[in-house]
Amino acid sequence: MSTTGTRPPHAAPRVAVDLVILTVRESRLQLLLIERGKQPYLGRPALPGGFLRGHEKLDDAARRELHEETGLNGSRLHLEQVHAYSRPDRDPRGHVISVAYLAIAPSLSEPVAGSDARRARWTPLEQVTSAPDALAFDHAQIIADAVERARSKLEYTTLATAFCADEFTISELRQVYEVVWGRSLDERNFSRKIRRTEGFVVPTGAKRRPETGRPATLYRGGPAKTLYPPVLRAGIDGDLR
Amino acid sequence: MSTTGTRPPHAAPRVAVDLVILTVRESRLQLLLIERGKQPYLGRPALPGGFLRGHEKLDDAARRELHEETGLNGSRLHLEQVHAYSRPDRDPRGHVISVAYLAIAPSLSEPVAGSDARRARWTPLEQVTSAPDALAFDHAQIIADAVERARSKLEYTTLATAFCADEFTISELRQVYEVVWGRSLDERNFSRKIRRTEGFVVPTGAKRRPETGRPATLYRGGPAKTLYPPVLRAGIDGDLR
DNA sequence: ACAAAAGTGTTACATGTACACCCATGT
DNA sequence: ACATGGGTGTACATGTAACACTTTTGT
Repeated sequence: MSTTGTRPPHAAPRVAVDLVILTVRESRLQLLLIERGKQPYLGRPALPGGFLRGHEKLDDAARRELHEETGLNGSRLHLEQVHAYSRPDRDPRGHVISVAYLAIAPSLSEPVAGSDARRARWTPLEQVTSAPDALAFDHAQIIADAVERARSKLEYTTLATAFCADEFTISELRQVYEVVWGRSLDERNFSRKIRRTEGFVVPTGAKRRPETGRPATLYRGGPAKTLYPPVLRAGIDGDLR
Repeated sequence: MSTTGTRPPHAAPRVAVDLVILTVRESRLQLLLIERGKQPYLGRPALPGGFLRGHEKLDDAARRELHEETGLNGSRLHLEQVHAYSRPDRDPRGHVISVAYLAIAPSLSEPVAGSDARRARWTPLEQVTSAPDALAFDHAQIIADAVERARSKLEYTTLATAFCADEFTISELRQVYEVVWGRSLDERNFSRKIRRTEGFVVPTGAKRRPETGRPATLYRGGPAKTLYPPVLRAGIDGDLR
């Protein structure tokens, strides 16, 4: 294969988007990886993504790739731009600038279906951090940056509700924080704090009955987008676990 | 002029960088604007910036444009990527994706000199917010996003020291917060808080004598990059002023 | 002595942390 | 009655807000 080094030295860069799609499954933070079906990095795990088409906006390209490569419906998921990566040697085919997006999927999202999605699968984040060199391109770095963005936004925004189904309990919301941050939180203080933060969650009136124990109030995400006071992860509350 | 609409519909987008260079001058938050020397938007105020060259990294292009268009030495300024703008109609010449950078210059920075910089001048932010349509392209939006990034980062990072000269007093640092946030802070509480946050500032041992009054201890920026606890702007302390 | 700016002490209040205890349900 | 998970009360530590007061300088 001689696809490298054949472009003129000052060719205009091509522009792509890559997606870091996070969810909480089986009490672990997981992300959607595909197996590359062509060179370079054939067969290696990589982020879903692709080149910008025509006069498309980056946001539109991200939603299109989300649907094409994973079968997930982008219009219902949280999706935000994170960073543009531009090292000239990051893609052996030539200069490719990749704009990374962070997407958050609720836990119930199915393992994925869709046209180009046969090779897509949920992967625990830990697997990526313990063997970052297994990934194609600079995708390990992109993942690290996007995950840090998500961790940070849990502090001062209502992003955590995007990890939950339409209706959820405070306990489920707390588990999102615990899994994303990798530390335990006191359920009782957490519960009070969330419910006292105006607009974070609104009760639906219904209850969910656990297998055993008192039924929990069900909530939906409220109108608030930012949190004051923030939920800070730097506290001394729970231990790492 | 018929520079618009002449490109084939699916031409690859071009990539540019734009710079939002902030400083505190005359007790106001100001940014560096240039006057456009060619179409489109000839003669209109705009952000310094330009197209990516060859196999250049975005960060390198931002530093290069910073120097070429403003004469400022990019290697000594805080410079960070903020967001990529990609609306296909944002530039009448065709599809141009612009990656915005936020730069912070210390107050002492001279009005600017340099090759291509004759038209560059410091402009109070207020002038932009009160007449956003005067600016070329979507630059008013880019400025709004970058300024919000700066305001937000003062809360939980040590970015404020980037607005100060090498040595500064706590009062000068407080004025940075006040000017950027547009609200007053209690000097006495602020001073204690800054000095108690380990690594934010370190005393140089020298003092600065004001025209009248007690000399102030001089500090340099310390090793810390993030602040815990943060300096939150949402408090009820000072009034707007 | 006085003005001006830097810096300390003190008090009231808000929020965070830890944990004992009570509530609602299934078995 | 008991186990299990949801939820409340409360004491203490930490941080914020407001402001009286002291310190150090120049005139």
